[in-house]
Amino acid sequence: MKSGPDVFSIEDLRRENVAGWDGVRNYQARNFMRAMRKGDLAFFYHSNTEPPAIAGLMEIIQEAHPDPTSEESGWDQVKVKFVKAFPRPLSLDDIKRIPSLRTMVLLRHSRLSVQPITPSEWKCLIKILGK
DNA sequence: GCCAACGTTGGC
DNA sequence: GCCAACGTTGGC
Repeated sequence: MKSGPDVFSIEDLRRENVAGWDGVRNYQARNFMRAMRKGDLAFFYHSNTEPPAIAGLMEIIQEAHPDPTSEESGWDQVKVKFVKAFPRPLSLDDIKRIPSLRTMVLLRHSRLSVQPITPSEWKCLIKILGK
């Protein structure tokens, strides 16, 4: 799940502990949020920053429900809880260099703000980042 | 700040 | 239903 750190960062989430992942206004991204289940883990990716990187880990604590910041209906948010901030974030540049991560949606559809990760990608990322 | 990629809108 | 125009995202 991506967010520009000037808008909302992993440190903001650490401070708030729990937050609604609001503002998603893209159907594909929304549908991926709807597929999330309570207890799922998600990476927090810092976009629009230097360097863009996977910065933290969070847990889905409430499944998709209407986004209170949306004036039209049909847009959802999930609630996320801080799990950890990685002491050494994994930059986009690093990700591009790791052969088993070449399949990541991140590299193919760079604009999609909520995206799925395959089990093997997940294992690889956790191994590098530490859990 | 630029621009490629890509989603959305609206005229036809 | 097509497609041009336009807006947004996000890497660089």
